[in-house]
Amino acid sequence: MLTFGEELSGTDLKKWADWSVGFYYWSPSLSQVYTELKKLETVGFVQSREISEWGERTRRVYGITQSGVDAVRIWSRESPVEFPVLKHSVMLRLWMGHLNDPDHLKAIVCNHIANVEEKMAKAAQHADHSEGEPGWAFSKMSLRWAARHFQAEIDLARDLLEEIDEAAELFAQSRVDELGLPTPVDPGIWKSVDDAIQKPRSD
Amino acid sequence: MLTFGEELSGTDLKKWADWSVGFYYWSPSLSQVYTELKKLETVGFVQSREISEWGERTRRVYGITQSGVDAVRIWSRESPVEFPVLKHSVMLRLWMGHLNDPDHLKAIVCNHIANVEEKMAKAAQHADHSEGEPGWAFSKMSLRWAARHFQAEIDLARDLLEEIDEAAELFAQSRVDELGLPTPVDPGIWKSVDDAIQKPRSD
DNA sequence: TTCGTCATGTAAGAAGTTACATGATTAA
DNA sequence: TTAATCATGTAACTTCTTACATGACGAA
Repeated sequence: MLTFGEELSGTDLKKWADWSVGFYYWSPSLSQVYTELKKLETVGFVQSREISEWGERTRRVYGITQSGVDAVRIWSRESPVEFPVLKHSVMLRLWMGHLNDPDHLKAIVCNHIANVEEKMAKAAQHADHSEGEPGWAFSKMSLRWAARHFQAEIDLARDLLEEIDEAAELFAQSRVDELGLPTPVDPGIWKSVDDAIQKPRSD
Repeated sequence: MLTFGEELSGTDLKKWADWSVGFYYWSPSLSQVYTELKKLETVGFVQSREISEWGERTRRVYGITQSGVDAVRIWSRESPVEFPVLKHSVMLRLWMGHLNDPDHLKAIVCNHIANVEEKMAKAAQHADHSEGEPGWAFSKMSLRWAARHFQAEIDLARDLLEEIDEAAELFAQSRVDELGLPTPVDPGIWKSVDDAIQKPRSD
């Protein structure tokens, strides 16, 4: 983010990450931002100074150095591009749909759609917001990608709503559910399970 | 996976994970599979026995217990459904596209498309493969979702191919690249950087 | 007998989080 | 003065991976 030329503080960087790279990659915790900045400074990729403007509390801002710019350039070109990592909790629930009832599954999907719509609106809004800033051209392109990606996600989720009943009916014909009827549930059980799992470790 | 009713060994579970949940969630390393199985057995959610069939080496297979079934059921219904986690390295590269040249960026995207096509074919193939097994109805639904998801990913990537040049042209009008020209690259630098970063830690 | 390899298992470490600590400024 | 809050920073812990260890069987 510093290669865009501005000097930024830890908090700035976290905020920027939240509404740019956070949509399609991930956004680090604030504590990690500070940790990494410190590391980057010890190897000379960034340089910091304290500024105290009138009426503001003092902040430490970081700027990238020439060797820092060289390093990201090299990283961008030479480091292997991994296949995208996806951990889709909604699909995980649907995959084990035979352990749940169809209405609950559909509720999960509906809720998911609402969440994604919200994210999509934000991404689109941020993309528009950077209108006319040639320096943000790639950033804007990525945000538009994110908005389209979220739209595709919504379309796929809508399809699922219809398929859930279908799958549930099919499943009902199988003999897998010999394993147990839908049991009434004590939500407290997982706490005790975690305890039980933890205990053997500390022995 | 054990709720499908079969007794499975560690290796079995890893293989199953690779071609089911691995497409839309993630697949654990083999070592973690064994670690978790051990934990699950100490709390009574699974039960194991050694089997040695003629001509095969002995393996330890795990079956789920009633309390195990209850526990996943509860987990499936009660545990909060997180927003999908995405770490899209390709988009990360494009976001910092100003540090690279457009042709290289397009090559990254083309390569990505090829990778996704391969994955999509596998997911579709596995979905077809479980044809006519009502017990796998939800698993199959998820695999079909994955195939469609990958197709959408491909469509979005193709759009990007055109937008890259556009963004690069726009960016060229900005003054951000005062920071440095495209520098020739020594791929070895990252090794030494990692060393430099590691050292302060061990002091 | 030796070698390769498969199934299982362990130990060390990478990458990141949450929860907490600190100092300094603003508001009551 | 006290309380709230912001910017910064640290420590402990979680989760997962890679790399290594072990024991058993089959093949040469």
